[in-house]
Amino acid sequence: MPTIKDVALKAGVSVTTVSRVLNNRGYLSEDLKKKVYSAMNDLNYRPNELARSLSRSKSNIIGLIIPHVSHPFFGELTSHIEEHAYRNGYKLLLCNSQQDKHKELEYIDMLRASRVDGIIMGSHTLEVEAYRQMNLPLVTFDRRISPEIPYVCSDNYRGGVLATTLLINKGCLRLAHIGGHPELNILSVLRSEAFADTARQHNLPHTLLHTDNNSFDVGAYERLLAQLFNEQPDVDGIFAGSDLIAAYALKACRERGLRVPEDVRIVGYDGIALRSLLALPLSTIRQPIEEMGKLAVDLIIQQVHGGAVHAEYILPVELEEGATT
Amino acid sequence: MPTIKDVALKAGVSVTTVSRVLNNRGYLSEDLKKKVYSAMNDLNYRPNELARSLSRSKSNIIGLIIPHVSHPFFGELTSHIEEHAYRNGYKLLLCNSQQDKHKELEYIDMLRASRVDGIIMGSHTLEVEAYRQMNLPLVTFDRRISPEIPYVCSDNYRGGVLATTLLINKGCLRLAHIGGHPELNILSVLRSEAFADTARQHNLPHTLLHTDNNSFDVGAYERLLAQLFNEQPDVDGIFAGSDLIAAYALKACRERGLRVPEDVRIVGYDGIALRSLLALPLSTIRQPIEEMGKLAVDLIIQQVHGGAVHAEYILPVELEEGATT
DNA sequence: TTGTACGCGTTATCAG
DNA sequence: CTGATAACGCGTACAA
Repeated sequence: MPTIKDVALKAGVSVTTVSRVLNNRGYLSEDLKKKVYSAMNDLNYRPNELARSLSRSKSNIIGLIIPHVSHPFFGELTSHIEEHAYRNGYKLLLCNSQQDKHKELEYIDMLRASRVDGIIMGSHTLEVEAYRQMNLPLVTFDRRISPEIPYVCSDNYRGGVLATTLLINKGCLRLAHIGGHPELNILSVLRSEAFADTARQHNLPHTLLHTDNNSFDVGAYERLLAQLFNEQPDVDGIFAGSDLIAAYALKACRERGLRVPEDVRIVGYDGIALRSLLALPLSTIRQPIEEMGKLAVDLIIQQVHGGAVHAEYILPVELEEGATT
Repeated sequence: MPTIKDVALKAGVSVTTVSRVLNNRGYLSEDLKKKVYSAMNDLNYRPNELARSLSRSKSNIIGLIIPHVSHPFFGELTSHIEEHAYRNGYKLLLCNSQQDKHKELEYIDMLRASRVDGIIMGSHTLEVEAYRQMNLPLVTFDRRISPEIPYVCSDNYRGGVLATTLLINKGCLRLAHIGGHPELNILSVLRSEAFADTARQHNLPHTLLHTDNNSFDVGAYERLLAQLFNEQPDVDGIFAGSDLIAAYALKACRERGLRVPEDVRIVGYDGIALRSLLALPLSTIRQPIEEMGKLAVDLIIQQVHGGAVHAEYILPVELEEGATT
């Protein structure tokens, strides 16, 4: 691979001049530019980003840690993050923590060693301290860590209220909620709280179920649903903590011969594209996934540039009624 | 951030020694190791991977270019690739080409500039020459470029035969296939060919439809299905080129009041996890997605180490019957 | 306006 | 067995 030296030699100038042309620094005669550019072209030269990064101590890489890219919500989120990062000249280093403490820790280490300019955390298995200690631009999704670390989330509580209210307005009397693990002060727990609050306000009996370890284990979803229909066979309104869970709920109903929405109404959360492909278009609380992804990237970039950022960014949700309610 | 110099100073040795400890080169007294390690620990030192990469001219980064991570098949594939790369000490730079020629080209440039050790290409919008020219370990999915560039694919033709035969054995008489764009000598076109061949062998009328530009535009899928049911209202067997297309086909049938599998039978291709969440568990031709991802990574690594690789790696498919046939 | 020389953090090649 | 020192490729004060 040709280096800046080769280009300088071929163009008959010094490396400094080539570097200047490359970075558009100072005044350069058109003539000179042409000469240098043509030399670069002839050699098919590309500046070595590793050397650049080392020299500027800035890698233009953003690290992204999420539980699973194969999870539709994170897949869509990742897609938008990548797109927006790319538009801003950043590359994306992808890490799937699989909700594994050890892996997440190793990934953080790896990203720091790679001198990424910032990390977007969509996975949170570690204690607050672990995140506070690393001295790096950070953004989290749905997790409050410290006032210095901004988080992006949808209006979880309002989403929970909207979903639950919808079920109630439709006449559901025996409600249930299935959500993720309510530990590690993940803000998505607000969805569950809103559910419980709203049900209570209407004096309606309600059941709360959640996975053990927030592992996105689909088997766990099926077990929870089995448990639900076993303990509460007369449930008539389910608010699922994610569209994926809702999809399993819908499937579970159909397998048990329960009609949706006549016997059981279901509403999900996320607004993933695949919601329209289920047996019935899913009613859901739509998060602005694209906007959230863009915002996360912007917040990293702002911090990189030394700009100040707020502590929280709560984006609005939208109730989108499909055919399951 | 502390450097190797700081560690050397703190441990009272030279940078060379620290580097040796870091890389386990030569003989080192236990005493010395302890001293150096504790210094590293005290300073929370992490070697700068950028500097390492520059020095060794090896970045331990693999670039992955795919159309969309949000597409479930690529999401799963990416997940396995990342996992396997990680296990082998490689990082993954994610690029979504969105099937855009310009973007794909820019990404290739960016990856070369970043001195990635190799590129896994799941997107193919460019001409053969573009790929041949870059002097880098490469692996493609489903695309034959040149004898030097290995490709990984499932047994597309056999998959197509299995799917079509299944439909025929079930008694379907008017077959249709919806696939991706049959250009750019993508090997997945073999699925379509196998469909046509098999139908012809059985003297069955059959229709072939495909998207215009291989853009994974879901709107295009819906339009194609509308066209299909418009032109061939009596179709009773659909072989979809992907599970996603099959999902749309299933949806289209239901919207038109056609019963599956009684009126129309559907079989997909890929074997994505989400196939079980549809109105009916989808019958499909399962690709060994995990194995394909692992193999792609291995092939990059082998090339990095200067090892020889074969030109083609065709992995077996498996018919998995759900409830749509 | 252009070029020389040093620094970015590591690894590797030499001597000692 | 350990320690200077020169690369790795580029950016940039500083000097010319």
